[in-house]
Amino acid sequence: MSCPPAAVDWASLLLPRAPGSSLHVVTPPPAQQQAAAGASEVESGGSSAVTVAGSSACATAAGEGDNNKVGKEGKKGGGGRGKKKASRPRFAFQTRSDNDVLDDGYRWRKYGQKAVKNSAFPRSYYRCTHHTCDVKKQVQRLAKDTSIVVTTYEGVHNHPCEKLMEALSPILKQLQLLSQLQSCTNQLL
DNA sequence: CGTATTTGACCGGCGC
DNA sequence: GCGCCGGTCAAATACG
Repeated sequence: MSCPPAAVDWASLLLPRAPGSSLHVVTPPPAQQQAAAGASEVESGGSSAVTVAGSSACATAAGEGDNNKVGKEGKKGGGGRGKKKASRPRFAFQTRSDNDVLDDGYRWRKYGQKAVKNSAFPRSYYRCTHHTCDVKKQVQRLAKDTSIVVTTYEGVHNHPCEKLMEALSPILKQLQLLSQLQSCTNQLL
């Protein structure tokens, strides 16, 4: 697509605060968030289930208002074709962005789009284009707040991310320099 | 020309 | 047992 990818500022996601970042981890209002719970409640895939819903109300965001959706969650991800039913770690988070697809450093190929019942907006299904990696993610926009995009990752990448490494290399260099400097300082002291 | 996206159809599980 | 719903496939299409 022609739309410029919105680079995810991972540092801003990891750090407490990120000045000047165009993307923020959504901070939901203190009110109940059942509408958003569809992707917030993530079944433990046997490994880990993380919900990132902002700095404060991550716990309340897990409220599930529609049991139907949870039921579907329970079934294996095989779906249409008999694929691997092994449940994998899943992890969902919400971001506020104009762009549905976040450039997280990996390359994704869209393989489906479906309209879900809870949301007036369609849910998009993506898959990592690496042959050795079948990580999937689904992106859905909240009907309640169209500026919020819920991204659900399924599985973990088993290959390095060039973009991420490229972005991280200067930081790593600085870290190396700092550590060397620190060791030198310690020796002097 | 090669690759990514779109879109309709199909499949399988769960609820009733 | 049937229908609903979500997830995936694959052919067609668009784009660089």
